[in-house]
Amino acid sequence: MPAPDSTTRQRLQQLRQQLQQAGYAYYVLDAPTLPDSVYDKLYRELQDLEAEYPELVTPDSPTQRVGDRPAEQFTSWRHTIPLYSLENAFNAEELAKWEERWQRLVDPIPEFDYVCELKIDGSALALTYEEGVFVRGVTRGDGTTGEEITPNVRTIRAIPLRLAMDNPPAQVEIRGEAFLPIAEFDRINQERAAADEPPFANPRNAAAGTLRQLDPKVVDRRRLSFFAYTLHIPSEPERQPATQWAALELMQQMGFQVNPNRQHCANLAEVDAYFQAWDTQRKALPYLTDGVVLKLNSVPLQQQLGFTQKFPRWAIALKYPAEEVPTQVREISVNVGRTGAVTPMAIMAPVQVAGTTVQRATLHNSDRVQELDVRVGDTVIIRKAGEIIPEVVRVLPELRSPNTELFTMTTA
DNA sequence: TATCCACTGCGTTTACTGGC
DNA sequence: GCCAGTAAACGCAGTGGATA
Repeated sequence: MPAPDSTTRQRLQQLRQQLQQAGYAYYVLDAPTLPDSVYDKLYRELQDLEAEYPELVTPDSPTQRVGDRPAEQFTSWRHTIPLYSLENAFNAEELAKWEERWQRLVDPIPEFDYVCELKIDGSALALTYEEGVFVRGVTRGDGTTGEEITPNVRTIRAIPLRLAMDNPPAQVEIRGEAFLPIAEFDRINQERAAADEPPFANPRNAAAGTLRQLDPKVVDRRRLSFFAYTLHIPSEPERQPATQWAALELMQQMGFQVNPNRQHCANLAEVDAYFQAWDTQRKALPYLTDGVVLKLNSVPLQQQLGFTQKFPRWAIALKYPAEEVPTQVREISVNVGRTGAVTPMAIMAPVQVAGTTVQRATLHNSDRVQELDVRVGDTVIIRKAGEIIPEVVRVLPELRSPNTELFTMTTA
């Protein structure tokens, strides 16, 4: 086989660039620049050239998104900067307390503003780029150590394999949320129904499960998407944007999809207005969102405030109220844990809440049982805290039968 | 007051086991 | 070898008790 000449090398580079730009326009901007037939023709030309000259295949080539072989298992990867979750607030009062808390830690209180972003319901990912090329994708895990799922992350078209910038930093870490768009979730479930497979319960869990697939081809077929929201440039801190707003804009320039529904807010009143407005509008979005993320815009101020053991002090999630559903308590059982801890549990008539079937909820302890005054046969209101954890909110005593008995815990 | 740890339920995937 | 069933692990968020 003849060695590739400079014309071939140039053509390869040109094809990659054209396909990368077309992919960015299609998957990130949602504004296609090439007809499908033209994209397919260019893609096949690239495939043919790479087959002829395999030594010229690069890891950022659009042909390299889907690996040939399934992984045998995932390996653990320690985050260089912990990937924290956020503290939650459920009302204006809790938000005001959070603001008071961070303001107590700085003296004098500097001028500040907030950036509000929609909280996407998916799975957090940390992406590493070296010299502008994607090299690693890791899940949140316990915040310190996650699972390295690079081959799966490569299949997500909204994640560029090469940063769209000249002179990229030696190392860049992008954090964001991988999620399953609602239309994709519906399409997958239609296919599963046709194949006589059980449907997925909700987009969030389907996305989390998809990312843990060993075979990237399966991940590729499920068309996950991604919104970037955090940028770290550890190798060149002087290039780190001074504000969260500028970081979002820089990530967009780098080729990432950044949620367009963000807003500057000067104070908590403006935050509340943004939160209320999106409570209605979010139902029309093509993806799930369960709240609003509020961040201090100034990165130096963020660095000054730092982190608690669990959360950043400079950001908080303001959550929308969970869906509340009535059901009936069939039984109250008592579980004994590994350590001997005794936990009462409400067993209820199965009911759909926030996309899953719920029939059990912890009652935590005897004080909580007494406080709720929950009895077998009662109609109760349940919800899923954080869209995940089933919780008995209150009893409806007006619907109680006259012959119910007070429940008392016995620990034999 | 802040933090750590154990424990909770559900959905999902993977690994394993047993039966045919 | 294939299939069905089950266990284990993970991710997620919240509570409560213990401890610093």
